[in-house]
Amino acid sequence: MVTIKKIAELCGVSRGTVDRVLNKRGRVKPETEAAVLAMAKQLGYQPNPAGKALAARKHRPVVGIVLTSEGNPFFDDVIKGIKTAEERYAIYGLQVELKTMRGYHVEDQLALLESFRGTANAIIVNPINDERIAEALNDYVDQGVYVITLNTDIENCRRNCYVGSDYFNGGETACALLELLLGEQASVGIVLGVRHVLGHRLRLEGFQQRMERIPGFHILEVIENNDDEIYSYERTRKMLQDYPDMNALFIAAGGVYGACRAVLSMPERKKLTVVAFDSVPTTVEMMKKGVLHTIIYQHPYRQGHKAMDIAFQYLVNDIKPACSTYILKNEIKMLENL
Amino acid sequence: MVTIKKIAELCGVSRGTVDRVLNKRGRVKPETEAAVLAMAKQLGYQPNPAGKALAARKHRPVVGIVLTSEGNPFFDDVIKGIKTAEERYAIYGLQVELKTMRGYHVEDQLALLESFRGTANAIIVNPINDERIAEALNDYVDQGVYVITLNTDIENCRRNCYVGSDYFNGGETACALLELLLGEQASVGIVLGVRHVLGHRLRLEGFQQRMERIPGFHILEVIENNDDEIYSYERTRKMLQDYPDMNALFIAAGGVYGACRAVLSMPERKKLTVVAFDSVPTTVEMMKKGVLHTIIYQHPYRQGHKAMDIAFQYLVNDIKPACSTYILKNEIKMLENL
DNA sequence: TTGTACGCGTTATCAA
DNA sequence: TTGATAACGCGTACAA
Repeated sequence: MVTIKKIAELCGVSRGTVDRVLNKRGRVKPETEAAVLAMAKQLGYQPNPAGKALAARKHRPVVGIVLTSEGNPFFDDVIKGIKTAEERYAIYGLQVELKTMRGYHVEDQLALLESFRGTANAIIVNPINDERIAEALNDYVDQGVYVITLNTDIENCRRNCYVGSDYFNGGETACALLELLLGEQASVGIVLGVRHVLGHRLRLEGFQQRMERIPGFHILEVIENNDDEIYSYERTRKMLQDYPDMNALFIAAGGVYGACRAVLSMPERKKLTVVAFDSVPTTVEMMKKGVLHTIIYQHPYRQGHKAMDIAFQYLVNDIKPACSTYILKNEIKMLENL
Repeated sequence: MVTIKKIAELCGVSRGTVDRVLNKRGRVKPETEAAVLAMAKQLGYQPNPAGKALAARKHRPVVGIVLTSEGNPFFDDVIKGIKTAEERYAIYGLQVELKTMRGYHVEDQLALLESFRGTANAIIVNPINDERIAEALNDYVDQGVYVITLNTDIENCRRNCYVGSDYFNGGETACALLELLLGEQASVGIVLGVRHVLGHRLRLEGFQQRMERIPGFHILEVIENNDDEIYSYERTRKMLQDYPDMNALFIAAGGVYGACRAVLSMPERKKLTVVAFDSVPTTVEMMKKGVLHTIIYQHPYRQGHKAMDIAFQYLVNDIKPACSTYILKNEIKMLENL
């Protein structure tokens, strides 16, 4: 086991000097610095997290979290993952401050992000894909705050790490699943949430690209529900009325409950095959009623837990993640394996 | 933050005394013991893992691992999960000794298990479901060695923890999946591995129970392939010849490649719907050839990682897991979301 | 029965 | 530019 002490002995200097070299604190003669660095490299020195954690206990680093989770039950499990990790890491002095918001208003999210100025050592956020948010996050990065985007990523931003799912692949998977269930012929209606959410757009693109391989598939209409259950209900209902031959419904975002209720309200449309995302309670209810049999699952719990784990490793152990993106797989679930 | 030192000060005793109380080392006056315990409880004392880890570095605890992984590519990812965790925890002094074996011979596994006598502080094993194995593991438990069963559990054993999948549910899921793909009519052929592997038996039972809800489903035959690809090929072929009207094949264990090759060898049986477990390379190859479109996935990487994490938490931080079983979900995968 | 003192590896402070 | 020393929380050998 190679420690600072050992390096110090072998180099004939004190531990303090080695520490100054390894942590680039300056005030070291270039020659000794070179010697220490060489020795550290040769021995493959790795700082001991336990020692670091112990010494760092005075710091009590703060993780500031901003989630657009209010009224969105998808995030319930994300938050459970965060809470579990918070408990596990609390003993290392890690502090967590979770702030939630409703909807996707840039101003609101900016305000919450700014409220962490000066206090947070790391930020975890599911960002709205907006320039001003990107700027704010870049600011944090420039000030040495570690920024993790969670569940959805943001364009033109130098965030340190993304934890979430692959939305494009989610769309591909949904299309392939419909092909599996319906064979080579399908007339598809698509329900989107809000178009400016990056992930939802990507799902649509993934779906469309995968569809190119199936000549018998075509899209009848794409509607938006603004992530609102009532709109979702009304507009889906109208779409179903407009296209009596529709035999597949792809719900690419929230509003699953409203859309499914629309299907339920038209009992004659029994043979419609529905694919949606996430196993929130209302969706499970619709599965039990037989409106849809399969959903695509994004591992919400693990998303929350992993983001916290990365923050912990960075803040407490000074270990950067191996990759800058942690993509959790899209899984297919039925009632049986929820 | 509540530490031993703080408790000592508040109780007016020394840190050594508090330590003796909390770690039940005896040699403490009952009254002071009570006082210390009360204070610890009141303040909600939790030992600091960093301190523990640091102090425990002299111990260098050993995790002994026995896997029936040779010739079984399913375990490749399990071992990856183990290795990744090994690297992460090496710095805490955790040592890992992995021993692998081929096949399911009780004697072989017993020998490997016994080879850890006296050296291992924890054992991770995918046990053969046999009395003598159970006894050996019970012995270890009695001697204070922490025993974790991995991937498959064992009956009549006091192992501390199980990490793996729910095999019964795997069978249910497979059946439900066939129902989804085929509708309400199916004539099913079933391929088993070896009957005395607990998990494989459970999968069959789960499949059968789920099938009771589908009157149009019936099982034509159940064959065993001894986890051997060649047997799997020959016997599956024979079964296909014997039952020309078979339209579903449920491969409940290993030998997926052989069974799929049997299907491939009879091009006239194109409409056969196949469901199998695990995404090993040969199975993926068969998926690409279109022999089967869906598999059920058991999170092999996470199984290995989680088992190591539990061993780490116990040996280094003295934290017992919250549950005695960690069940990873059965997931449904297609080529698109592998 | 109890207290003291040291070591684990790292960081921070102070003195030289 | 460097070295010595104390602190973090825990475990333990040893002294009282």
